[in-house]
Amino acid sequence: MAALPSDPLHASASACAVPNTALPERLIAHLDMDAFYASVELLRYPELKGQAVVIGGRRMHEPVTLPDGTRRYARLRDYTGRGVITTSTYAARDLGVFSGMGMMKAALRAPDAILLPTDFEAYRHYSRLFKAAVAELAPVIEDRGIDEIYIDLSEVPGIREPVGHDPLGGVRAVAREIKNSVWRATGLSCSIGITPNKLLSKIASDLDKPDGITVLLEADIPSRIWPLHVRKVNGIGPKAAAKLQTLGIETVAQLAAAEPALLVAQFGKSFGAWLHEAAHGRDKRPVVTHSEPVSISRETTFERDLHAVHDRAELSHIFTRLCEQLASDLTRKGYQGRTIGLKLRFEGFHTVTRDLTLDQPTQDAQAIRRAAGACLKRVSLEKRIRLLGVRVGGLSRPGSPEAEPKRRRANRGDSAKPQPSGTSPQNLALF
DNA sequence: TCTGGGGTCCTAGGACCC
DNA sequence: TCTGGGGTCCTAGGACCC
Repeated sequence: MAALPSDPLHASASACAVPNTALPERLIAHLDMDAFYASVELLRYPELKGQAVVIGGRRMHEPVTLPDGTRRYARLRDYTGRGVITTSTYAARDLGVFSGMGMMKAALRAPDAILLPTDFEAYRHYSRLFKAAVAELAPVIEDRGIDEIYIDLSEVPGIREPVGHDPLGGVRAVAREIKNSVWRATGLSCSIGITPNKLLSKIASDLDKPDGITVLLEADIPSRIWPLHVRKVNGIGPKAAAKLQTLGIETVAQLAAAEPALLVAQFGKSFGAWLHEAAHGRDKRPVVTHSEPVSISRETTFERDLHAVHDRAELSHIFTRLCEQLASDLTRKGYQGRTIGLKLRFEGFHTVTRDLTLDQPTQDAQAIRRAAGACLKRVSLEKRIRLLGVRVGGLSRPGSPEAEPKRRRANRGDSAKPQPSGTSPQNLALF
């Protein structure tokens, strides 16, 4: 059915005959699983329900089942290393322990919290289950990672039907149906925001967490969105928020009231204009149901910082293994790539990247290793290394037109950037 | 107690081509 | 010999997200 114009003069007159005139053209949902990794673990270990549980760590923190059937769990205080928390239960959050926090720091705040290793295999399984359950009710889904999706509900049957005097009754009914379906498929709860666009829905799904439903229309923006801190807007990160604060802007309302010219002057034409639009809740982005990867990568942070000379053998071994894992990822997923990238993070967290575009795409571990090795020669290696990563971009599928060899550019490889003097001979001997 | 691993997108300068 | 503009590719870094 065609969307009717939202003409206020005719809205009330047609309300009885055509129930949907009060609703916007688009109804977009954002569905966010509640404390996803932790909740999946609670399905396995139900006796932990209500406790402070943190997901991080490695295999070694796997619970041990004793002969009498009871389980012994690792505690946060047992952890040593450089890992961060990926998820924590709401009880753990009450103790001040959040995702992204270093586990050693978290252990100071909540030493008795239970520590479980991450099990991506299991999370991917439940991810597929909940997405499939939603797809049966509403097939227009955009994947936003393992635990969240956008859903275009605009054409879902019944969504525009009022219930009693509630014009949003149909919207809420569909939201409840989706939540029930996810629950039946997984035993897990989620939170849903439904609004006219992705930007607002992302904010809305967070307003009543966990296990909530939040429906917002344009008229609700001043009362529900404007009081929030600018960090609640997806796309405003720590840097932008800090800069906004220096301008006296902390809430979305203050951002909405700011002169667009000021924002453009401070943040550039594109981002400045976007900030203004976002603060007014405007977002035309469609729900994208299919996308191709741009790059595939593997990286690892060492347990201790490694030195290019002293730890050469170990670095070389890790480097090769990363390339092999990456090649295997590419093969399994059916991609090859022309641009090979190297990433190094040094002690002090300074990060450097180098890349090299080949004449033809590859998915071969040795070719990747060679190209990444050439990149390595362009980096000064005086400081100890914390992280090593390898990336393949410029992806294509073997046999496709974009996969044709290109010989357009002279290979400027090593001459592109002269390396700091004194490091070159050293690098040649390394890795 | 320093900050994982997997990504995307944007900016900006220089090369290169027309 | 000097000037110049547009378009695309390559590279490096950074912000941001899950």
